[in-house]
Amino acid sequence: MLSKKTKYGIKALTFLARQNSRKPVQIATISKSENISVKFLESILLTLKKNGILGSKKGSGGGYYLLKDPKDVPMTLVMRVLEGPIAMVPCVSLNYYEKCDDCPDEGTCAVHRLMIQIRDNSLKVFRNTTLADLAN
Amino acid sequence: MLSKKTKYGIKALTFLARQNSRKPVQIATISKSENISVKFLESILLTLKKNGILGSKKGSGGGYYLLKDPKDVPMTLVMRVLEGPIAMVPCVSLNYYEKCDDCPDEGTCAVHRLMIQIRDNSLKVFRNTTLADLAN
DNA sequence: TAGTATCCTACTAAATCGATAGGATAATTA
DNA sequence: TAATTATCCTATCGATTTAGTAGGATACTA
Repeated sequence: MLSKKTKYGIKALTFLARQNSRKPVQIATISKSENISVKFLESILLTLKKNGILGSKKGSGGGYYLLKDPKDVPMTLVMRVLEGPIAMVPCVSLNYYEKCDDCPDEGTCAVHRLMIQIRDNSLKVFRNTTLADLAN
Repeated sequence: MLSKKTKYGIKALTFLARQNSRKPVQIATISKSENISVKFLESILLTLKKNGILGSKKGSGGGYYLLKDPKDVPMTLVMRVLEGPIAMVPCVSLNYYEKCDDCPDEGTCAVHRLMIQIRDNSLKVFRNTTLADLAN
């Protein structure tokens, strides 16, 4: 299951990408438009900021804004920041590889073989999709 | 993340598929070979049985066995039984569709659009992979 | 009828999820 | 400079899920 954090994060980013200008947008504005709890959204936007996807400005007229052009924000980045590794098991993860302690041989492991295919296909989708594609 | 339940379930099924005969195999045997807690495995095999994938026999010489030829067991079935819906959000699920209460229009929803692609690709993999493929 | 192995229910510790609370900090405006 | 605004940050919390464990009931075999 996709976490609400990721779901809301993607919605918020798309909302920002659909904006005409790149002026800061307040949390409250996004929250209202996308039906997301203000406080929860706040924490999500904060992690997006900490990971270099969003910029922010404090005070009156402040808010969050995209740091890059939507077409330069691949969904691989967004997914990794919000949801974590794209792979369903650590032993097939490109960026967070970890050996399974119960599995003596990855070469003969059925789960490993199956999940590599899933990872490759998901990766293809996320790599080929940018924020611009989602914003339409 | 793939749950251990699903991971162990796939491993157990593959173990059974690799067996020469279709004679019942005891939980303890699979447990030892695949490094899975006996009790946890027990509950997994039970749900696989309840969902028509495995058969069982009680008493001495008993155990679990595949009900169908491995090549007739698609991974879609296994995944749905063990892990649940293949889609990452209910609003793109084929078998367990549910409308998001926060989302006014699926047509313009970025998450919806993205997750349909992921679902389609995962579905393709799971449909085209049978237990026989994993057992080699 | 003793032994074996599945069947079934209930319980639990730990982790994660989806928030919420409340104050600190920084920028703007009057 | 003082008030206002809006992000920043830490901490907490209830509910749910996960990954098991315990222990007895049932059914089959020898």
